[in-house]
Parts: sequence; C-alpha cells; structure tokens
Amino acid sequence: MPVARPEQSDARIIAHVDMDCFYVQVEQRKQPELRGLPTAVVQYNSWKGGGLIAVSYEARKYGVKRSMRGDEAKKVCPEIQLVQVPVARGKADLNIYRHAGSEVVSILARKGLCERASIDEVYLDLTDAAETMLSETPPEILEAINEETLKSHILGLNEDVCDMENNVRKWLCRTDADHRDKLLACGALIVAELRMQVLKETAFTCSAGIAHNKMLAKLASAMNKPAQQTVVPLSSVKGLLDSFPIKKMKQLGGKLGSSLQNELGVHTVGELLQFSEEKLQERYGINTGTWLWNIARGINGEEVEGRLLPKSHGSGKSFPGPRALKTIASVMYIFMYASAFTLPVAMPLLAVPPLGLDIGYVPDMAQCTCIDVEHWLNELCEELSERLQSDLDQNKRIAHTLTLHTNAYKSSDSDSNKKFPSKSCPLRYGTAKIQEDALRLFQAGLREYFGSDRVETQGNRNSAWRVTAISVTASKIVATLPGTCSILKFFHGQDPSSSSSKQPCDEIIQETVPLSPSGSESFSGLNQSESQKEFPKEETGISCARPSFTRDEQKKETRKYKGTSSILRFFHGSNPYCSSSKQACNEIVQDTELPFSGDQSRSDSCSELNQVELPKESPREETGTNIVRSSLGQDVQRRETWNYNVEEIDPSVIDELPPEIQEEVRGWLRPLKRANTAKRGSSIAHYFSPTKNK
DNA sequence: ACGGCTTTCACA
DNA sequence: TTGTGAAAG
Repeated sequence: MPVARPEQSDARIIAHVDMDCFYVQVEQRKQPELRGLPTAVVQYNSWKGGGLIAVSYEARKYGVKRSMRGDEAKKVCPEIQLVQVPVARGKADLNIYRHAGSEVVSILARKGLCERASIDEVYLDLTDAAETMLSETPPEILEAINEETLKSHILGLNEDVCDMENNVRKWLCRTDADHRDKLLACGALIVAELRMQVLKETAFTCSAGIAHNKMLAKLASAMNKPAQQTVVPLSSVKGLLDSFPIKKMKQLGGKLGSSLQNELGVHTVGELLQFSEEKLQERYGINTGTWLWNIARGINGEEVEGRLLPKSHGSGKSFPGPRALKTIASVMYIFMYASAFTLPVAMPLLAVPPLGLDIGYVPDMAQCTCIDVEHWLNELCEELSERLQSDLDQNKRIAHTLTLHTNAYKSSDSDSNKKFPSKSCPLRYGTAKIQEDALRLFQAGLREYFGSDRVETQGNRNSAWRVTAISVTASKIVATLPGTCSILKFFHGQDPSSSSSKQPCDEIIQETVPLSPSGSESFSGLNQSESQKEFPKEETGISCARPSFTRDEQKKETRKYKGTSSILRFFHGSNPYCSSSKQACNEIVQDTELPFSGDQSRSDSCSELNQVELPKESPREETGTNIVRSSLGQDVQRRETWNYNVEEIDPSVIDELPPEIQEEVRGWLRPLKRANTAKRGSSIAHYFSPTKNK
C-alpha cells in the first residue's frame, strides 16, 4: 500500500526519465538494420512464438501490444521483427539490458540527485541545478535555446497554435513568471540537455516529465512518447488531474484502484476530491488514506533517493502447466530405480521407503528433491552468484540475505496451487555455497508443507508436488569501502583507483568492514580488479553485519548522525571502531557505481554528497551493538556504534578540514536545514477546493 | 496450461 | 525479523 510522505518543499524540480521501449532500443543498437522497422523483443520463442516484453512504436501502430504472443503479433503485423532475449543456463538473461540501463543512469546522474527507479526509468531532483541556473544564467538571457527544449510540451499552453516553438520559447523566458515556473523552465532546459547527452553517448532516446513532484513527473513523462518531454506547471495540475483516469495513476493500477472505482465510484482523480481525508483513512488506513487525499490535490512528498544501484538481485524461472517440476514421487522413483531396479514399479510411488532398501542417506523425505528442482536451483544460483560477484567487483557491495521463493501445487487438490513458504538465510558467497543454501531453503519449505500434508492425507502419500516457479534473491546489499569518494581521494591523491598510497585505505577498510573474524583478510589496494582477489570465488565466507537501521521516517527529528568511519576519525582523533550506517552506504553507491563513468562524473558524484539522506535512527538504536557473524555461524558481539550529533559539530572546525572532507561534512548539514522548513499541504492545494483545512 | 522475470515496498 | 502480497515495467 502506498504511504504518505510529508512534503519537503513544493518548489522542487523533479524529472522522471523513461526510456522508450527500452529493450527494443537495446536490440536495435546491436542490429542497426532493425532501426525504424516494427520490432518487438520476445522471450522463449518455442511456445506460440514467445511472449513479447517490449514493442517498438512502429509496431504499436499495428496494434501490437506487450503481453501478446509472438504468433499474435505476426498476425496483426506480419512484417514485425521479433528479436529474442538472450538465453543463458536455459533461462532468459537480462544482463545486456541491465548494463544498458546503467549506461543511461551514469549520464543522467551528472546533474542533481538521481534515483534508479527501474531498469529503464530514473527520477532526478534538479532543484539545486535549476536554482543555480536561474540565478546565474536564466533562460531569458540565453541568446539561443536548444531545439530539444523548444520541442517541450508545456501543459496548459495551447498546442494548436502555429508557431509552437516560439510559444514555448516565450513561456520559458517570461520574466514575469512565478518563481516556480521559472524553475520548471530551467528544469526543462537541463533535462533536454541530459536527454541529448544520453542520445549522443548511448544512441537511446527517452522521454521525460518535469514537474514539482515525483507523481506529476511520472505522469508527464508518459504523456508524450517517444523522445519528447512534458512540463507540468503548477497552474495546469488541477486541470490535468480532474479528468485523469484513476487507474492510470502509479500505485492505483491494481486492486486499490479497482476498489476506488467499485466502492467509491471514483473513476478520475478529480472525483477523489470529494472525499475527506478521514473518510479515505477509515477505508484505506491512515497512511494510504492520506496518500490518496494528497494525490487528489497533486501533492506528493516522496523524495528522490540518491540511489543508482539496485537493492537486490534475483534470478528466477517459471515452469508453467505441464512443465511444472516434479518432486517426491518421481524422486523416489529415480532413486529406487537406480539402487534397486528389480523392485515392482508401484514401489517408487510410496513415500516411505520399504525396509531393507539402502536409502540410509535419505533420512528425511524432505531431502528427496526432484533432480529437476535441484538442477534449476543450481542454474538460478549460478546466475545469481555471477551477478553478486560482479556487484562485488564493480561496486564493492556485499549482499547479506538469500531468499528462495517457490510456487508449487499439489496435484491431489488443485486448490493448494501456488502456496509455498518463502525462506531466507544469511548469504554466503561462492556459487557452491549459494546452491547448497538454496537447496536447504527449498527443503525447509518442503518440510514445512509436509507437516500438514501428513495430517491431511495420511493414507495417500503419493500426491506429487509440482513446482511451477522458483526464484533466488540476494538482498540486504551494503556497500563496503566507505568513502571511496572524497575521503579516499584525500588519502590517495587524485586518483581514487590508484594504489599508490594504499596504507591509510587499508586501515579505513579494516576498521569499517571486518571481512573475516580473524581480520586477516583485507584489501591490498583499491584497484578494482585487484581487490577481488581477496574474495576467492568459491571460498569467501564473507559475513559481516551492520547495525540495524530503522526506516521510520518520523524519527527524523532525532538529528543524530551515525558517524561514518574515516570522517569520524577527523573529529575523534583516534577511533578504535565505528560502523557505517545505511546512509553512508547509499552515498557510496553513488560514488562507486558505473565503471564507465569517467573522472568528470566521478567528481560530480563526489560533489553531490549532500545527497546523503537525513539520519533516521531512533534513539533506541544509538548505542546499538554491531553483530559480527563469523563464517561458522556464531554470532560475535562486538563494538559499540558511534554516533555523532551533527549539530554539535563546530562549523569553524569544518574549515580546517581538507576541502574534500569539508564538502562531505557540509553535505550532512545542508539537508538538515531544508528539512526544517518542510511543510505539509503545499500551495499546490490552493488550486483545489479543499474539503478541509489542514 | 502461462505473460516471464524483476524489483520495490508496506504490512503483519 | 521474516514472510507475504501488491504493484510496476
């Protein structure tokens, strides 16, 4: 369920950038002869021509839609070019698209705060960039405005006039405009620039929406596709939302939206306005109720998170219908066939092994898993492991949790469809370990189900389980290498990846991320390819946990900042231990991602350390204990977490720090100021007739 | 006997 | 904390 966030400011400049039929573009870049042709990307060509997952705009004209089968698409558009998704290990392999997505992100992240929302979408907070532009080079002093900006759609501006571009130019350059409109104009210029840069460097086109919040930006980016951008001035918001179909709003495309339609008779966002906040809250809960009330008024406080990398990696596959994987019965069959093939055929169907059979190493039925399940589990784990390794190599991030999802049904009762508990455990690196753990998780789930099965169907043991989908996911990913950016640069000289003076870095890393209980392992240098040697592909039992953090937004007032390693040392002199927080990790992510980004963007990221979120720790956690888990699984309690009250930092001290560090510390302080002026119920609300005053 | 495969988020 | 379900692309 969506949740309301207090609005920080209603004068933010937010952009949503959406790649046009992204997978198609990726394939067309690979095969330029496909450019301009009706094209679709399809996976699993074997059954009915495979399923379409992306459709070019040329093909859409023929009525080709995502979710059609290849055969259907051919029917409505015989000349359509169907390109298959690459296959690896017997399953779709989306890596090339992920990589292409990263290319785009690395460009879009150059201006302002950037959040990777999906493989082909990002949000940008361009408030600072727009403010800067407005004060230094406002649109009206520009002698020329680039073509792409002039092609912008400005909602509320009559698009039927003949010289549209001149009209847009006038709108952009109005000197009597509202401050926020001027900022939007700057936003439009910046986004147009970014989009051109994306096209130039990646050959991909994208569309964008520029507005005062995420919801409106997202809405706008979809209004004019492909390769166009749309601006949402404040004055157009009410008119836009009034007739906007409720189901097309993000978050309302599913059951919640249907409920709004069917139970409240609300079909457009405008129709939501008649319901009081209380009414919405009582029906949909406090959070969702307020969220809905806000949405109706064009208010959306969600902030752009500075995050360029995914929070989890998953690898999964489904086995629909007849391809569902067999378990139990067939396992016994196979096993017995191998060990005692003279037995009657009926025997294998028995779940309980007959006496005298040499199946001693199968003490528990749950350990009998179909070789199919085991096979696919292994394939999925292999892919996952590979991606985890890349993430470690390229971004120095470590995942801490492994989760297995299984869908299965029992052929005996068709109602048991799709029920299987998901299971998770600490993640150990190395393909073999992941495979082993995943199998354990599968067995744990199976066993849990067997318990009830035994009760339900005592006599009837031969009901086979059919697995219809399996996926393995790695989550709780945290960045190691706190401070690759400014701090590292400070210690290292100019090049953060140089290994010239690695001594201080070793210290930082060891102090922050104990790689092994013994502490004997360490990075020997920061050279990215070098450091991976410290993680032997199969053997690393990397395990280290960080202090827990709360996601509770309400705790912002605590104003405490858990110190991040090296910086703390500047304040503390000597620092035995300290642990980094979630916030620290996020900013590191911004820095270390994107191998292709050159020095320019790297230093840009560094200067954007003010992207650090506000600290959200609750007081309770201030003296939390950090648990370090050894590879043997014992939990070792260690070290206190260090906290720092940002307000206690004497500003004059900052000036004495090295410039790079100064920048970072100021970054901590800057957002705090803004947060204080946060107000809910923005003036966007003025454009509506509120049913109540807040 | 299907839309596959991901990813994120909120709630219990 | 773990697990579930919704939603999106």
